[in-house]
Amino acid sequence: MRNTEIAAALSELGTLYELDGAVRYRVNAYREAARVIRDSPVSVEELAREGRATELPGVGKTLEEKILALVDTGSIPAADKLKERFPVSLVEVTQVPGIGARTARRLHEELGISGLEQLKEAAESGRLRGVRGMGQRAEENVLAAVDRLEREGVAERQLLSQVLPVAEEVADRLREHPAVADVMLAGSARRMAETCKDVDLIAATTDPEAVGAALAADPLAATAGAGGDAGARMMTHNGITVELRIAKPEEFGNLVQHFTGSAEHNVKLRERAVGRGLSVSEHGIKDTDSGEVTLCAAEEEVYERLELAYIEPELREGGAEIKAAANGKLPKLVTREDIRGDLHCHTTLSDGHNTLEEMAEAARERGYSYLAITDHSATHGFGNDVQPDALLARVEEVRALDRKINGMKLLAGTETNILPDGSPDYEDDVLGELDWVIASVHTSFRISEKAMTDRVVAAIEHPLVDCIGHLTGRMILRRRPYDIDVERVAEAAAANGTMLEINGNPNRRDMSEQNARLAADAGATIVINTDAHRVGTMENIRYGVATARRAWLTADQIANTRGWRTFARLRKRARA
DNA sequence: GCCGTTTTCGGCCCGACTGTTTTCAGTCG
Repeated sequence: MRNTEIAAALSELGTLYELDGAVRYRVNAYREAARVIRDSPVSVEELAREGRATELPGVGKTLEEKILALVDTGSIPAADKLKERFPVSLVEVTQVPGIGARTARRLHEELGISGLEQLKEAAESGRLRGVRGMGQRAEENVLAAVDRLEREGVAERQLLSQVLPVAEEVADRLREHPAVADVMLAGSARRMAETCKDVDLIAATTDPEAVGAALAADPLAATAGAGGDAGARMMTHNGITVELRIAKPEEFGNLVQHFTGSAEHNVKLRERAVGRGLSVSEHGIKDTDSGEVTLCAAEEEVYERLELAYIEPELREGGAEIKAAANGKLPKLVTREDIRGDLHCHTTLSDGHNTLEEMAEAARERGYSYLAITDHSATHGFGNDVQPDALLARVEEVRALDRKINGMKLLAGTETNILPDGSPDYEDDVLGELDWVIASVHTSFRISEKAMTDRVVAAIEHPLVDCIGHLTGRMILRRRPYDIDVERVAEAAAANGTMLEINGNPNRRDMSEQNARLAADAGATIVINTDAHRVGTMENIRYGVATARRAWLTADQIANTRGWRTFARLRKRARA
């Protein structure tokens, strides 16, 4: 059973307990455990069977038993029992914004509502108003929310790459405003999460009205709400909500810290603060005894006041980062400036939009020391396969250009398909002519986990395969990863000296941060690539680096932070 | 239900907003 399924079942059980009136700490425990399980890179089913699920933070003996029951029998007895009293569809009702478990339960008891359809009927017929705490506004809210849920499902998220450029453009413009002292991006976009719900910006100013007006007048704004002293809001023409919070310059750091989150990070931060007699909020850090409030103009001061090392935004997910910051054990994260070369890109020879020369020149302009040209291979299909003779001709072209181009090494490579039996789709004598070989799965996704793992491990063991591309084939928000045992793959990669790629395409970010962490822990060598199909998308290196940073990786753990000579020696073909 | 540089029991983050209400519970981020 997948981690996401286990997480969903525990989260549902948490809500059922909440409907039943359980203390909120118990409910929170289920939700927190669900989150940890969802993000776990290793199979929680296997962990539970080995009696090791309690190694996950937030999972104790009780939850381990429930997980075991779930994976063995397909359901949890406690949940089955609760479902006799509360219909599962009542859980959906709690997804309506503004309706929590307590309200849902009252609606169930007083109006017999057990699902969205009945909730809608009750709102339409005016029966909703008979319930204490529900009036006309609640009725309107419910009708709009149910309508939206039926149309779009649960809250929509967008890819970071759709949101981040908008956020940066608006922030840059606001920063130019004379009344603005500073603007910072906050929220999940600042943490470089895979997806975002909206854009959070914090502006330091003494003139909220003017800044709110500037946001409303931004060229990207399609609609804008009325701004106030605390903030303003607008929506762009492509449906991205921008939330602007206004801070006085002396409290700018407090607001930036607070709204960067994550919520879980802030909870853990405050729990730690309480133990030291401090109370943290967006309005400052209060000494509980004296009542004295410390304001922080800069975010760094918040962490300093709590006797913590500064925590990079990418790490603020409520995991082990606070403990690490307290013990001086935070890693020095890899940066974009550390990256010395890109080992995965395409040209017009296959499905790229720019020529070999254009891609090489773009890499040189970026200051890279090396670039690998890795067009698709003989069986890629879609009309952009590269037959062996074409590839060998391309090798000569790359070598010729490499001799001409100054200050950079061009590698003749390929992104070869891993066929269902695990072999690359060029013969060894062709692969042997190349400087660099990435092997990726592009076909036959729907095979068993064992078959897929065997297939990729076979490629890892091939002496002429240097690196595995986009390990799980996922497309964020569009296609889930294929079934593969990443632990076994990582061990094989470490044992064979085959590198594993973090693909920086923002649709992929594959390996994921969880898998990248697991691979690094297993001792595998990691490279960060863009898979660029045009000059412009070489900039996607930022998303690859972001994933590496969210995986807690240092420059040492990334092969393409090395200069060419060192990197060349790390290649498997150089070691053979 | 989890967890421990105070703890194996007794704690477990903070404030704003909303809608409905004369003082606040529920919800949200």
